[in-house]
Amino acid sequence: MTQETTQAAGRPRNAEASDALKREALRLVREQGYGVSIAAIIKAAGVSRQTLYNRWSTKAELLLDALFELADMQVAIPDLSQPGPRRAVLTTYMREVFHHVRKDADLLRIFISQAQSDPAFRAVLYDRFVEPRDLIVVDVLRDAQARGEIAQDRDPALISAMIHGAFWYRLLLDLPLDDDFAAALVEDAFRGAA
Amino acid sequence: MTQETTQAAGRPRNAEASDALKREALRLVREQGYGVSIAAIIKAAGVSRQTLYNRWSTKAELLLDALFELADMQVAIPDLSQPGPRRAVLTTYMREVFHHVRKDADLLRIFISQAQSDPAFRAVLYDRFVEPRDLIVVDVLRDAQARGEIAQDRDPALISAMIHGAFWYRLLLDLPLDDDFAAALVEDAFRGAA
DNA sequence: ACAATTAATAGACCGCAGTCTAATAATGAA
DNA sequence: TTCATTATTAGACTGCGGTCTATTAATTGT
Repeated sequence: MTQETTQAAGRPRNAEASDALKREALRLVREQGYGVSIAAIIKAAGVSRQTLYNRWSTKAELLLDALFELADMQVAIPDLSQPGPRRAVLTTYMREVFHHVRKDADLLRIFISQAQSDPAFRAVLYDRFVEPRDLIVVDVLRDAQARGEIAQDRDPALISAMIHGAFWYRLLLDLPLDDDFAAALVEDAFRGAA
Repeated sequence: MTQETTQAAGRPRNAEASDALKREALRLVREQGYGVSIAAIIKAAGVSRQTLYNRWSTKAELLLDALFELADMQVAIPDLSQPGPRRAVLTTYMREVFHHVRKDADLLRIFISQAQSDPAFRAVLYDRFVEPRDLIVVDVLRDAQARGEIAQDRDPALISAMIHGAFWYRLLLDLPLDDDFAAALVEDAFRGAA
């Protein structure tokens, strides 16, 4: 048991090839847009076509991995053990999400686009991007309910869908996702007496 | 002045070719999905490739025209001169929108998808689909505000973005768009005292 | 009749993502 | 050492949307 993971038979994968592919793919897409060709990516990474397709089944899956690994996509999960109004917590969270998204908004739009004609990719995107963020917002909203900040009879999952939906709607229509919009969204979601 | 519109010089366009293209394109896409090839569409329509591209610049634009002309995409605009709560009016409207969308949900998802890599198509989709529906909802919400059904300090455009956003969010995630969801959406949008 | 103009046709062509093939390279096991 | 196994490589190949070319057809104006 000297190797980190159980060593399979045969020639091992070249980890540097994986790193180079992710790095060069993300760099080229940021520089030239998603239209950059696979040929250009493998040339920049110095590997063959098959080496890419041994690791990822589509360009979109390569870029999704690249973005999650090389861009700091992960936003800090709100700490609900701390005191203070949950409305402020959610505003801060959504502002951070928008902030991170703004840097690679084009790529995120392309991911949602690709998911529409590739069910496998839709599932991956859902598991890695959509559901985690949805669960975080639902948790904050439930806590807000417990604290009496929003009415008991409302459905946190529905509110989360409206917040994330408005986020996607503006993203896909190429409209700005700024701090004011995040605040307005949360304000409206928390509006009214508990 | 015997012709309906001013007759340009040269050979006139064959209107039947346009009709056949829209009809066969929509039929084939409904039967086989958007992946159906241009070659199959022009063969079914009995025209040449160039005849299609003389009329539409992409497959998506052909299908958008086809859907708007051949599927009854237009939902009745709510009559705000009638009495009665605007909440019910909006619920009915959103249910009708969902009902129409359900028949060609795959195609609508593809339109949003294509709009992400084709700015010209995004503009067309926005003008013909997004903005008209947005304006209708904003009008109903403004009327609801005037009638005291929702608070004066809320922003109808934001509420519409949350409603349509949640609609798109569920559409793009391939989750059901049913009557219950329409009602829940409108109920939450109208919640709280005016 | 004839010229000018625009449409329609068949089919070649381009660049693309993704697949496939055949040869070679690197590893563990026997 | 040899074998089995998996990775890598170069490059051919497929099917696609969309473009381009050359030829022919239909219309208006003179």
